[in-house]
Amino acid sequence: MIRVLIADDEDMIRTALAALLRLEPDIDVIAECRDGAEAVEVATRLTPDVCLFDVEMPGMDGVDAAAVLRRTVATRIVAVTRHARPGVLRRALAAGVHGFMPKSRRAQDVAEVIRQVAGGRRYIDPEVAADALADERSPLTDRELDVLRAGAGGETIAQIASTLHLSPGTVRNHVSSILGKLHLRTRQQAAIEARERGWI
Amino acid sequence: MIRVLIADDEDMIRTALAALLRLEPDIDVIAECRDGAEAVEVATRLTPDVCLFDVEMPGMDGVDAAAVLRRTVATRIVAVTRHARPGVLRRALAAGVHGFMPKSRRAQDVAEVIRQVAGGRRYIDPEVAADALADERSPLTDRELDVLRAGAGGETIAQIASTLHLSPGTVRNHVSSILGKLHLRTRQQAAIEARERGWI
DNA sequence: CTACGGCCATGACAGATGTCATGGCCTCGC
DNA sequence: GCGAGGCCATGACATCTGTCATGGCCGTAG
Repeated sequence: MIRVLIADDEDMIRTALAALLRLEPDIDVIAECRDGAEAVEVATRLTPDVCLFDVEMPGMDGVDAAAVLRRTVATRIVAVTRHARPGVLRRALAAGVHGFMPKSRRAQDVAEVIRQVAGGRRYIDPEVAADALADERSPLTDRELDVLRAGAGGETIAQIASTLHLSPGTVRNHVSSILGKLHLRTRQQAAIEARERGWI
Repeated sequence: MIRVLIADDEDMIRTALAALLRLEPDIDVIAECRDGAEAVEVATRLTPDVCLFDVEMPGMDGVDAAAVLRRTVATRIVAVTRHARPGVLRRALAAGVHGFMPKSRRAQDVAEVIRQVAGGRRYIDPEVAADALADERSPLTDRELDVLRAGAGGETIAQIASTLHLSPGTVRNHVSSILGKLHLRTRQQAAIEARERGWI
């Protein structure tokens, strides 16, 4: 019997998956969690065979939770996400997940992936893997991504400078460099672009 | 037997809900669709008793599809959404939906809502209804919302002016008025705010 | 060592953006 | 009719933003 913990902040999808998995004869859903922190706490206590983590969760997200669990609990982790961008996959793999599948897959496939991962194998959705291999890395430097992140909410240059402890001029230089590399006109477009590509 | 059509662009949630509903003895899932246009086409052909529409779908969304079907096919419509903002509920009700529930509800509740709606009753999630009644309307005029929409992608004032066939000065005036009403500093923050409140 | 590139900063400049005052046009409610 | 308010526009102004040139500091690859 494969003992599974499910973490997803959206009740409808989490309860639906849990109900479906409970129909499988060899799978037992032993816990449902709403965010990464709760998942880490419960997984530490119950040591499930497989953790099924949604990547997008408030507070500590699924990848963060995977990174923590990886070093403390002998459990295998499947990351599921709505935004299956190459950047997300790379981040998940760096955190040590054993399975990765987008929510564009059918619910019926989840049980099979869980079995694979529980059996010691890895599973990466082939579509996403191909995208990740074809896709070039972000042309932006780490610091430029910091600037983009700090300004993603429509913040002012002055606010970005203050949160990053930089001079406004430096921030403007980073922004200018970003826009040049991305062939865009405004910070906001750059932030949208970066978000869509999974860079931030 | 209640004949149901499900439309949701995310395969995992759609197939999961379909599988669960098929377990119900009195519900028959007769079709699954990926977007609003497909849903309208199929519903017109099959005339299901109840349509379960996700609001967020590419192209024609669930509310648009409901508005079209409402006038052409004798079917009842349940709207489901991740973003259960008052604005979304109002828009859905204006389109003539019979049921409205957020995805923060459990999957098990969906069957019950479908039964209610199939039985001629209406169903509005009480939490969302309470929010909608408590929430005041947008303080922005229609034209100001147009400006916000046109600039939501980080567009330039000049681009907004061009898409709305206005002078740049007029656009700036609208923006200034918006920022004043919302106590914000930049267009982008206003766009984010408006999106979160379901105004655009 | 040297060259290169990332990172930080400054200063000057052009152009974009937001504020304000003002005025015309139109519709709606009184 | 008259006032209020939405809508459009202009012009002037202050500020913000993005560009560019320049230079210093640091770590790494050659």
